Amino acid sequence: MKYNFTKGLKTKGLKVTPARLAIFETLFKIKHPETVQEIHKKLKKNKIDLVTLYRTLDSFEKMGLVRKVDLHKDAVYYELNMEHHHHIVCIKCGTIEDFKVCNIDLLTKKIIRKASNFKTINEHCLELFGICNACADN
Amino acid sequence: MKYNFTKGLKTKGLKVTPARLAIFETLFKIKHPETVQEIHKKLKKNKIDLVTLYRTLDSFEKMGLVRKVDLHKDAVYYELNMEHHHHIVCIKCGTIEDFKVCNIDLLTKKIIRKASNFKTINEHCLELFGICNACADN
DNA sequence: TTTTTTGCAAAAGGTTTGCAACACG
DNA sequence: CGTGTTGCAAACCTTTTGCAAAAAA
Repeated sequence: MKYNFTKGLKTKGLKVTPARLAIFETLFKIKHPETVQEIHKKLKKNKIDLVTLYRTLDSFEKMGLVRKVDLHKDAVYYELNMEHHHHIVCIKCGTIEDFKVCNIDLLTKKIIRKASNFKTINEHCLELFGICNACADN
Repeated sequence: MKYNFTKGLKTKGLKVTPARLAIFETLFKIKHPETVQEIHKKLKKNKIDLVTLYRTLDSFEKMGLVRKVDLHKDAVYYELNMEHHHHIVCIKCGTIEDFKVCNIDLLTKKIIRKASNFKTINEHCLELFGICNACADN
C-alpha cells in the first residue's frame, strides 16, 4: 500500500521539500521508534545534514506528525504519530513490540476524582518493560 | 518524622560519605522529580561538584535508591524510588502531582495475552499530562 | 592499608544557533 | 518575489573520563 507523503505534509501545513519527504518516508518505513542518529544513518544516501534532521523532527513534532518516546535508554526516540499505541521493550535485547489496547480512560477517571489539582487529562504515556520470549529462553 | 539516611545508604550497600548524605537528604526533601542542575543548585551550600552529583545519582540508580522519570521536558528528572507512584504534569505550568492508584496489572495481563513476543512484564512507566486547576481558571 | 570516592580539568557527545545560499509556493 | 528551509561552521550545554588527593571501612 502506497502512502501519499506529499499530501501528508501539506495536510499538516508543512512545506514540501525533498529533505522532508525523505525523512517522512524513512520514519514511515521503520515503524518503531529510533534515535536521531539512527534515522540519520538511514538517510545517508539522501545526504541530509544532521542539523536539518533535527530541525525537521522539531517541526514535525510541532505539527503532530511525529512524537518523542521515552524507552529508558538515555536517548530520545522518535516515531510517526499515526495511530495511538504504546510499546513493550525487552530490557535485555531492546526488542520493541507495539500494543494498542489501552483503556486508560477508566484509570484516568478514577485518578481525576482523586487528584486534587487536576480536572482534565489530555495525554498520557505508557511504556512497559519486560523480557521477550527469545531472551526468556536463554 | 526523621529518616535515617545513613542506614538507608548502608541497606543499599552504598558507602556513607558526606556528599551522599547531602544528596540523599536533598532528594528526600524535594519529593518531586528534579533535573540534575536543579538538584545541584539546591546542594550549593554543600559545595558538591556536579561530577560527583552525576556519579552519585548513577550509583543510587544502580542500587535502586533513585529512578529517572520522563516528564516530556527534554531533561532527565530524578526522584527517590521509595513508593511506587506516577505523576500528572500540567502542560502549562509544569506543576506535578503524584498518584498511587495504578492497577495496571489487569491491563498488563490483557496485553501479555495479546503480545506475541513477551510473556513477562517487569516494569512500567505511566505519566499523565493535563491542565491543573490553577491554569484551567485562566 | 586497601578500595572507593571526590574534585578538578579536560574531552566527548548531542543539540542549537548564525548566516548566507537556495527553494517552495 | 517573499518567506521558509537547508548546509556548513561554530557555539553551547550536558554528561563522561582521567588522574591524583582524600576519605571510608
